[in-house]
Amino acid sequence: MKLAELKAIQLAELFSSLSDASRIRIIAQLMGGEMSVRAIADGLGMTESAVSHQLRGLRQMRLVRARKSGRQVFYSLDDDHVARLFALGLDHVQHG
Amino acid sequence: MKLAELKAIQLAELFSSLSDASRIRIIAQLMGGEMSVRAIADGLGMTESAVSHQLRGLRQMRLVRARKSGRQVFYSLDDDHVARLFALGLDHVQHG
DNA sequence: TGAATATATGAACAAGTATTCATATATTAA
DNA sequence: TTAATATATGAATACTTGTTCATATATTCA
Repeated sequence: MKLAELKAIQLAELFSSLSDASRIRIIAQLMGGEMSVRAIADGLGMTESAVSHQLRGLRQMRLVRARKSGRQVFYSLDDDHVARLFALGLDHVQHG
Repeated sequence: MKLAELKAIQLAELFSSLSDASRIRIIAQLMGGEMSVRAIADGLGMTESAVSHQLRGLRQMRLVRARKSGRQVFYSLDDDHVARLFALGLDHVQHG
């Protein structure tokens, strides 16, 4: 298969978004529905700042979506590609 | 979803294997069937050394498989998880 | 055996990245 | 307006990573 360099870079960036354990855990949490930044941070024992920085990257790659309500921002998975990538990846690591 | 830290790390490592444009291009080439290290390197304009280093990581994550024949080593995708992850990722970047 | 070829690997350097800390913005309540 | 709360962001630092270069291992051929 011949792959345009641009596509290769975009794909790499997408997978790069999933290449960190903190982000994976954030995504795993969001599988259960939307959560505020603080709730995510509390659930994972991370600072809000660290979570916010990570969410920014996930947002830019359209893996999560933000919904503002009052002074809170609720994050959720953007579409089912994310959950499917996650499930497929889990499948791969479970049984080699 | 609650995810064991070990699984999170394993998942992150898996996606990390796919988080580089060179590795993505290597995998894209292997979609067409097995290839020697030199053939991959020539096809991508990379040095054999760089390709070999990358293949090592892909091998460790069981994304590619090596078959030795004479003094050449032919690489191929390890199982269809790889192609499916690839296709799903491509799908995501194509139409947001 | 020795020369040539194919791949692998260790070390080193450059470039990228995750976290922390301090600060900024935005919203609500008093 | 002021204080408090929720999130975002810039800078700095520590850590990781991809490539190159030199060298090593393995295989074939003469």
